[in-house]
Amino acid sequence: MLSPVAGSAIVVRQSSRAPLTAAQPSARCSGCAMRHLCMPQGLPTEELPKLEALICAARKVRRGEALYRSGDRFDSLYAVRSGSLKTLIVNRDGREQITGLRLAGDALGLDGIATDVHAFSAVALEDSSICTLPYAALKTLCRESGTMQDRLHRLMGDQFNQEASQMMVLGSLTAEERVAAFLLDVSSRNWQRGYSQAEFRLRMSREDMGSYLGITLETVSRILSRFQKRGLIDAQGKLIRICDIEGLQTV
Amino acid sequence: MLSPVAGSAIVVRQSSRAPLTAAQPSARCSGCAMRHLCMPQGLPTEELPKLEALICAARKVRRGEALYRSGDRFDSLYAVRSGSLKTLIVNRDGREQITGLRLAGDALGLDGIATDVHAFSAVALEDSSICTLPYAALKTLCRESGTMQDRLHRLMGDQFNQEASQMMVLGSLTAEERVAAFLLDVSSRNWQRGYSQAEFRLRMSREDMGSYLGITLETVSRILSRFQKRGLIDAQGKLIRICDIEGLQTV
DNA sequence: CGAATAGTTGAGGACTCTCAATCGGTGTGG
DNA sequence: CCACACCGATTGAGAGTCCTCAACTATTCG
Repeated sequence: MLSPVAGSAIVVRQSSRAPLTAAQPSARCSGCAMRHLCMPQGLPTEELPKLEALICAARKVRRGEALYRSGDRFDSLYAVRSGSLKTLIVNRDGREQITGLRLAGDALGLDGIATDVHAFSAVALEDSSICTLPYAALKTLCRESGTMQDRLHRLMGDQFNQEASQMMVLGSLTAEERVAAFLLDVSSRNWQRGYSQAEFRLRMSREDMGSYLGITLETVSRILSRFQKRGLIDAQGKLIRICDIEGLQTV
Repeated sequence: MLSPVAGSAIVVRQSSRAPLTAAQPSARCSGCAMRHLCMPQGLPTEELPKLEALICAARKVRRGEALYRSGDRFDSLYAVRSGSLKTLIVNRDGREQITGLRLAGDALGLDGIATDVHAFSAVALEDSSICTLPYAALKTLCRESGTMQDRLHRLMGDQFNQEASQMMVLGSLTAEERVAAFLLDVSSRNWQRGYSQAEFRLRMSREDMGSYLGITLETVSRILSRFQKRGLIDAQGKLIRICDIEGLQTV
């Protein structure tokens, strides 16, 4: 159980364990996010300037604000430079369902590719900084460079697999297993970013977590308390410390 | 409720209502599947021969056989020419979860793009015929043609949105709503293919349906019976007739 | 500092699951 | 051609998980 189908980190992979310190000096994409797509490593050097020139513009989004909304016209992909966002769908009767949590380094906006209109909304969970990648320019670049093309494809594929993994969570795990899987996922993604895997500030509310996991906020809360009593975690509001990773992994 | 985030048909779209008759004479892709990607419409004519030459080779898969398995090396995308398949993931403890149903015209294999290894398995629900699209050739073609590039991207985006829609189903609908949503989805996809939206043969077992919908096979069966008593459907094993679409839509 | 929001905990009930028996088709062999 | 076995589907009864409603506490932000 608790089996993500594939590694859950979307963009950041084997590459880095180097800490992404809070202060990223440049407003460019150099230190940012979406390494696979955005970063020079492995790119023929002549393509570097193109990438730099065309692609990454920074943008700030404040806590609670939307980077884009469901129904907005799609014209750019995004990468989280710092901060975090949630993606969500609003269904007909107005209820919203969280579809994902995007941390620094994650890509955002793929939900608009199919129809040129965003299917999700993306809302900042804290003040965040976002790289913008104009999709048209990106496509052009991908036509010129097979490396870039590959990266974009992999990026899309990763998102696809990550969603599949979440389908698995929603389709076959109990509430406890879902919460455990979620904590482990965040922990692992934190670790891949060079932060602590044991302790992190989870800026989603209990309600958001519940919505993401297909359970109610009360159940989330109860389960966190239960985990705490069992010594698996130490949660104080949004600050979560994982005390027993293996314990969490075995439900 | 019952709100797919985007149209659920992946490849086949506004284009066709023309019946895709059972006998497709050519072994090529002309009548097949994956129109957006595969078919000539809108493509500069000089690219047509390339596409025909490079891309579509047909292949048969018999009921119960796997087109590919989780863990297999990824090198091609596929399009269902005729028949139907289910995609599934096997998690650590050996349980499998159905992740999708692919009908004629649907694309298949995207689950391998991220890692060069298939995350899903694809198993035929009936004897089926499959177009193979070597991924390397496809990439080359997409670098030469913006139209092809766009189509491939949209194809991937569609799959992404379809999964998101399923996450929504799994995350926020009751068992009855899930079954109704599933029937309506299949009905609509059938209709888009030029077949009846009211009557179709659903080749998944109750167990498969349950797995796909995150409920047990018994619950699926009970709910189908309930729907039948209410006059919403008329189900005889795998043959399903929808009597009251609007009724199904309102739960 | 205080109002509003977020989180915790409890009790009762609803929904879905589990276990089990039965029914029904399909294919095989006598 | 029929009997039987086998697999899938149906239906029932009881149990368990999770939800709903509600009260209360803690935290956050103006």
